[in-house]
Amino acid sequence: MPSASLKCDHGLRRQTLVESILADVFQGRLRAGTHLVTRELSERFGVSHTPIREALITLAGMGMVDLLPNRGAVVRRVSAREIREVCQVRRALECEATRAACGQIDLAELNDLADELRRLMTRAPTGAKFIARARAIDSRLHDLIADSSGNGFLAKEIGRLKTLFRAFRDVAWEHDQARNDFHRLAEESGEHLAIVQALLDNDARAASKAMARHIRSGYKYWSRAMNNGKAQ
Amino acid sequence: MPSASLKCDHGLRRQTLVESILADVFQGRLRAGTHLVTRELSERFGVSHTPIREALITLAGMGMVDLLPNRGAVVRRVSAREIREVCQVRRALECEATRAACGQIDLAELNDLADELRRLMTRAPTGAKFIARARAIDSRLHDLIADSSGNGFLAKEIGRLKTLFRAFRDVAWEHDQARNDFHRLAEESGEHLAIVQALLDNDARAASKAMARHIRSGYKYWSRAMNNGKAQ
DNA sequence: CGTTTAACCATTCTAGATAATCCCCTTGAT
DNA sequence: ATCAAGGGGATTATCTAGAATGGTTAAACG
Repeated sequence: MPSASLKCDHGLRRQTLVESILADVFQGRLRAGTHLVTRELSERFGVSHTPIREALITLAGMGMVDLLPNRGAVVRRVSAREIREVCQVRRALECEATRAACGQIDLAELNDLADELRRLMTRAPTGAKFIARARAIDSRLHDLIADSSGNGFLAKEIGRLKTLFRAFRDVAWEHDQARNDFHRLAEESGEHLAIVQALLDNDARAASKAMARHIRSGYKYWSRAMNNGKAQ
Repeated sequence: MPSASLKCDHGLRRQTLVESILADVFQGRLRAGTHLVTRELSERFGVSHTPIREALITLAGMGMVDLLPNRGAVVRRVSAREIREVCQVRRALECEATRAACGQIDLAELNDLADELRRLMTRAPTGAKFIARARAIDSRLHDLIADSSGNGFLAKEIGRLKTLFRAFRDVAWEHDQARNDFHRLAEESGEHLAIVQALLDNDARAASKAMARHIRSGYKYWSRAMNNGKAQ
């Protein structure tokens, strides 16, 4: 009877471990280049090294860490180039999803999103609530499009890239919170509306182009902010 | 001192294990739906269960097996629908790579490929040598395009999808070797030549379209053969 | 000062303990 | 008599723990 003390005996499964480590990366406790030492992590999370190792293998599969043979795992140090590359792939897939979703997507949902967007755009872009709402709409729209593409695999890949991009961006930015830029969020809303409008018009070509513009402009904003601010 | 007997002590690393298990799937020793029991595999490969488990986690990350919590891994039973979905994603990415490669790709290489293709197409499409050459050219062209896209991440993703598609197709076909169809191989050469030609003309739009046609027609051929033959 | 070697540290593997799932058989009720 | 529900045994995934391998560093010796 080793442990009546540890309630979390098997409460922590691999999935949870992966998410915990990911959260550490997102929140800046683990920065790019950090060497992930299994014993440290196992102590931190109260499990032995094997499940930790398994989580690291999963993360390596996701492309979040590099797994060097006999040298362990390090949080990937991503270059601006790589982020651009991920963005390009993401754009290709999101555009494909948009094209495919056109004509199949739920119009009621779309109209609802359009209303939300218009309401959001009439308000002054300030406050935490504005950020939350803008983020929620962004997430809802992208998810709706991916799910309406009729291609589950495509949707899964897009989700994967979203996580990857977010992680890479946060790592590169060293978790600067200044990215809550109201101007950019307002700009995004306009781009979102263009996508929704094109989808409502059942115009696959226009929708795909609007999506491409949206992702490109998001990348460009990020890229510029990165160079102006703490250049790496 | 437990084992002077085992020479292969640490000769088998995870990468090798993954490849060995993948080879078993490719060659039909492990069919779709097969439950992968860690102890069996550990005996087969002469290592303990932990490295096997790690290999299975890697394979799950690749999408080759499903990892059910507390139930272990099964070789994914893929539906025709899923193969179509993978194909669609692959098409989107290969087209993106083609567009990006246009103008950057090495023209000498391209000309060489065009020559090879023309030579291949003058011959009668028969014999093992023909198959080998057609396959080699296919591989060379796709790799050249991916590598010339200037996007390493994209190239990696394309490679991943290629493996995935091949595995899925082989599993679905139950490893029927009859897919060495000379008519299809000849047809493919024509499609390849169209891609090469468009790239030589520096016409990104045409090249991308030719690539889309190529992948679509490959899928359609596969799909038809699947329905005619051993329908599932 | 360069080379070699020894010791330390982290990864990776082996092995055994633990817990969860599944299957079959029994048991009780309708 | 039949079927549903529950329990026990076997099987297997998952975790813990510790041994061995390999890489790295630093000190000692030439």
